[in-house]
Amino acid sequence: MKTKVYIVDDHFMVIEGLKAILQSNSEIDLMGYAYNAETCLSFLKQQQPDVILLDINLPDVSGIELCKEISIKYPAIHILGLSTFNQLSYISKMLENGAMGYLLKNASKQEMLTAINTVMKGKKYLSPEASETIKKPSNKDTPILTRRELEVLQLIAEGLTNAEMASKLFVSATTVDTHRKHLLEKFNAKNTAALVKLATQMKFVE
Amino acid sequence: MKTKVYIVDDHFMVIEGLKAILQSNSEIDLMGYAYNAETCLSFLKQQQPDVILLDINLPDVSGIELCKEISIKYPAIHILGLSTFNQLSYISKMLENGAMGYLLKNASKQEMLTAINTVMKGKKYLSPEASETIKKPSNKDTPILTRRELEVLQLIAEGLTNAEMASKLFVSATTVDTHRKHLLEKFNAKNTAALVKLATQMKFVE
DNA sequence: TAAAATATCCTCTTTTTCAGGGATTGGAAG
DNA sequence: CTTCCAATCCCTGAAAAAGAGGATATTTTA
Repeated sequence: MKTKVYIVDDHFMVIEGLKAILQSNSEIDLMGYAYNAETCLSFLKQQQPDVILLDINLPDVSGIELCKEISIKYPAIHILGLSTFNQLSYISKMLENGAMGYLLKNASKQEMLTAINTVMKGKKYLSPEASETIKKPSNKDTPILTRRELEVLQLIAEGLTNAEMASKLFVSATTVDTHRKHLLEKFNAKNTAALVKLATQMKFVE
Repeated sequence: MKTKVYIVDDHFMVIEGLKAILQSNSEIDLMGYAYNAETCLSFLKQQQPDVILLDINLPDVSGIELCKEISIKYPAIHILGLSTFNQLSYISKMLENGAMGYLLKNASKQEMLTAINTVMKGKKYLSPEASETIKKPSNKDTPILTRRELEVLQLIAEGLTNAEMASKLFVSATTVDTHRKHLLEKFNAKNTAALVKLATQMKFVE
């Protein structure tokens, strides 16, 4: 029984590369491909592959959302995330949203086949080169903020000073300062710059 | 006479895609490919292609630097930059450094061949989808930083003070302060907090 | 070669943040 | 009912950054 594979990626070159790689393997039946989420979803209404190779960046919907949708509607499909090295931060999001593993776009042919086989067995496949890097953000504990702290944090990131925040939030500047201190403590940040970096990475600000 | 083409890209899948596309065309002689700048440069010592398809992101040297080096050492070679949509800001740098054009990685087969033929005639080829975007002022919001500015920016985001950066970079604190001012100007940021938010979002810091 | 960009260094003033404290109120959880 | 937490407010002094002027030397580029 061949493994039915479907590709979702908006880069023509990547699609062609994957086609060339996968079609040369007798174990794999490449069902088709999509350049965007919409095409993918209408295809899935007709047929379901065993494995979907899913890029993170898509023109219409983010790959993360599509991942979620697919894994809810079609739990039998195994999703393998595709990413480049500098998109590593998004991969953990995909794993939370039902992906069974991920591959880097510089993966070798052998790695690709291993990944497909692994997820077909119901196991997770994590690209070895990146799986360490990805563990780091997961263990860095995201602090629990109060409503007010989050507000202040976002205004800090906007570039407001304590006085400006104070008038905006109708409190005194010292209050804002206190929230600020608590934020520095909770994030274990040395100063505002480090705080904002962490907060932005942890998606507290957008 | 066939057009001799060489590929430089660190993504296996993209290489395979390009191979599949280019090898199916009788006008093109695919000489080989490299995953990094070093391999590329040693290949060029032996033979020179007519056209190089050159990715912006390489593991060892940035594609922009490699572009410069190639166009100085081998002025006869026509360089076509390869990029994804979110790397548009770097494309103009490549054009300044000797590239004859650029292609997006979601380009069609036809577009690729057109691009190769165009640069072979000595004309510039700019991907139509992106050439507008690159001209628009909306793109100017990602500032171009100098080496030193980027260094300082990243250290700021780490939470270092001017004095700390000064000793780390072996310059005086006032120098660091000047770089800092330039960063605030270039990002049009009101203060460090706003700067770090923008820089983190724009992936200047990891 | 002249102009622009880059990197370096300087002073001075004002504003903002950081790091210690401490205190009151209201509400939720035990 | 008491204890904990969130949100509010205040003080002081030191440290850091912002803002506004400069200057100089070296590359790079047009």
